[in-house]
Amino acid sequence: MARDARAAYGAHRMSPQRERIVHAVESFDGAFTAEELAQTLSAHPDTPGQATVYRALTALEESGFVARVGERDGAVLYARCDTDGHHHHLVCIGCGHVSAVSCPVDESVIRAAARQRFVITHHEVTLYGVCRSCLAAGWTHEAH
Amino acid sequence: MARDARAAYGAHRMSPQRERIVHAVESFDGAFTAEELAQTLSAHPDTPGQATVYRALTALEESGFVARVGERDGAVLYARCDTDGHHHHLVCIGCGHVSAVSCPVDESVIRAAARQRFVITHHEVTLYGVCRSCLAAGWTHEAH
DNA sequence: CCTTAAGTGAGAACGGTTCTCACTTAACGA
DNA sequence: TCGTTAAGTGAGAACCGTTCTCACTTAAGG
Repeated sequence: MARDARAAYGAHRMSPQRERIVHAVESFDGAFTAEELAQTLSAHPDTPGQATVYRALTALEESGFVARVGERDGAVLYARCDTDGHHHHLVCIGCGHVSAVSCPVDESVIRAAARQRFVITHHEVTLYGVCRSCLAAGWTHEAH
Repeated sequence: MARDARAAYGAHRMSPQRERIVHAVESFDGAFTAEELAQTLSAHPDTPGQATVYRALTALEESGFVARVGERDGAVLYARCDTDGHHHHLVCIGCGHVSAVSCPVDESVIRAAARQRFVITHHEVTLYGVCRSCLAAGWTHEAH
């Protein structure tokens, strides 16, 4: 059982299924849904069950190996997340490629909230755009 | 049929059901789910059907009368939105009260994305915190 | 090793949301 | 003020992403 796959699960247990799931996650360039992940896994024999994929994703999210980066057609979008510290994600609406960006929520916003007597506890930020490859390929919003 | 309720639907049609739905929306101080909205409406006779509530919410969202401000237990959270221009929402995790805040996504973030060859098209930002009333009432995260 | 709490899988269940379809009606133009 | 028609309504079924159940298996620590 690979060491690196073991680390992806943090305090959670490892299993042959979970190792294959980690590798499948790493095979994606960008964002993916649980269904797409299961689809990738089904190319090989002994496909992990649907429930196992969902449970593994939950474990990987808790350990910080993946992060939720939005949703598509009602399904949660996940992506490999190898950036430490507080940050957010920039998702390509063309190909799903994900990259990290620093947090734009700064002191001025905290103060503006304080003016409304709100104490901010946390926030969700996701940026969407078109990546270099998709721009080069002539990606247009209209085509999708 | 009230003029103000008519305006809430923009180009969409008005109906007695939709008028009651607008009033129900206005009866909420903060965020609510479609189910909670339907629940409020069911206090009176001739309760609009479930499908009607969902369709009205879609219409109200399109016209800008309400906005999605997050989710709770897998259900979309809506809130009355009377702020013009680009802004985001600050949701109280205690009582659901919502207020508007200016957008924290500034030039530096756009440039950081550009450095990664991303052209940002849009973004989603939601801030969560505790409002004045909930703070005064001794609201604690642990209690929820 | 041994123990045990965690993981697995097939299938059912769940729940928010959307769809279907026959019927009604708001809105607009003549 | 009609007549036309596309939009809205409602009951219930369908949809579908996700979670749960339960019997079985197994990774991990002592």
